[in-house]
Amino acid sequence: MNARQSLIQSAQELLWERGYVGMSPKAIQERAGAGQGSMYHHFKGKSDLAAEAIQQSADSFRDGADKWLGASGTPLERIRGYMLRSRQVLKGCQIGKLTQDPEIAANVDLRRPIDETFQWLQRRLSGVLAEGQQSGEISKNLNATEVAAALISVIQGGYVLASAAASPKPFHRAIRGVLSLLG
Amino acid sequence: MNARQSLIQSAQELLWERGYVGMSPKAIQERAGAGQGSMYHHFKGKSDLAAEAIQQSADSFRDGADKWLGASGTPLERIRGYMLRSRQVLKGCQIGKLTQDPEIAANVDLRRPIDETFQWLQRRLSGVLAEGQQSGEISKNLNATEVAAALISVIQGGYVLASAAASPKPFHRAIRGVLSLLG
DNA sequence: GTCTATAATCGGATAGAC
DNA sequence: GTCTATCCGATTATAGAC
Repeated sequence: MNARQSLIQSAQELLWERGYVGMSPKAIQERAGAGQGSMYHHFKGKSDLAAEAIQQSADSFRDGADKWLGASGTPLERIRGYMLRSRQVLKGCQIGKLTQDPEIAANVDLRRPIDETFQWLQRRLSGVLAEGQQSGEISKNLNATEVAAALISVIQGGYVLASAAASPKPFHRAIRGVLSLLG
Repeated sequence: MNARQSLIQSAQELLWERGYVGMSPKAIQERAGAGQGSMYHHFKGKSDLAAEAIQQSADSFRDGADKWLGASGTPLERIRGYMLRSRQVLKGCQIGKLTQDPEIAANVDLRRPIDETFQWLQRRLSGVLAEGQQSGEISKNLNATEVAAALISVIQGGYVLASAAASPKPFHRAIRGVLSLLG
C-alpha cells in the first residue's frame, strides 16, 4: 500500500477509536509508518485527511448495508438479516460515532458524507419496508420512512447502551425488541 | 454558588459540548471563573472532577425521566409522554453522548454512573410496559425488557441521526416510527 | 482557599534540504 | 515524496507564596 492510502487507513482506525478531537497527526503518522513530511505532502492537514478517511468509511458502510438489504429473501427477511448481522458492537458505529464529535458536527465537509450515508440508508430501508407492505408481510398502517428511521436509530442507540454497559448484550436486546414490534 | 459547585457545573457543560477528551482543565476554569489553584484544591485532577460532574448529570437525568414515567395517565400515555417530551436534540444526550468518548469508556469510575442510569431507565420503562400489558393496553406477546431497550435506543440513536443531519427532524421521525410500532 | 510561577509534553503545523 | 529542524500555543499538572 502506498503512503497516501496507508495514512488514510490509519486515520480511519483512529477516528473510529478516538474520534476527531482525540486523533493527533502524530498518532496517524506513527500508525501509518510515515513521517510528517509525507503526511503534509499528501494532505493539507488533519481535517483534509479526515475528510478523505470519512468518505472512504462511509462508502464501505454503504456497500456493507446494501449486501444485506439487496440479498435474496422476502423484504422482512432482508430487514431482519440486516438488523441481526454481526457487528463490532463495543467499537461502536464507524460512521455514526463520529457525529457526536463536536468538530465533525461543526465542519460541513466532515459531516456531509455521514449525513448522506444515513439519508441513503433510510431511503433504502424504507424501500424494502414498502415492498413488504405491498406483499402484505408488513402492516400498511405504518409509515415506512418513520419506521426506517426508527430501525436505524435502534442500531445507533444500541451501540450507546452497549458502550455504557461495556457489554454487547443491551445492543442485541434492543434489536430483538424492535424486531418483535415489527412482527 | 461556591467555587467547587461552579467548577462542577462548568465541567458538566463542557462534557456535554466537547466530551471528556475535548475538555481541558483550562476551559473549565475559565468558564467557572476560577483559577488553577482553586480547581486543584477541590479536585485531584480532570478525571476526578469529571467523575463528580457525570454523577450529578446522571442524577438529574434520572429525575427528569422519572417525572414523565411516574406522571398520571395510562402506561401507554406515560411512555408516549416520555418519548415525546421536549429535548435539546442537536446537543445530544448529556449522558449517552459520553459513552462514545474513548477515555470514558475505558475508565470505570467515569462509565459506571452512566451504566447505572441506563440500567435504571430500562427497568423503569420495562415496569411501565408490564403495567400496560396487565391492563391490556400493550400486547402480552412482547418482552417488556427488550422493548424498553429498543425505546431507549431509539432516543439515543435519534440523537445520532439528528447530529448527522444538523436537524432535529430525523430524531422526531424515529420517535414517531417506534411509537407507531408500539401501537 | 486561591494566586502566580514554572515545567515537561503534546498538538498542529511550516520551511527548506535532500 | 520524504526527512529533519523549528515554532508557538495548549495541555495537565506541581510548588510555594499569600
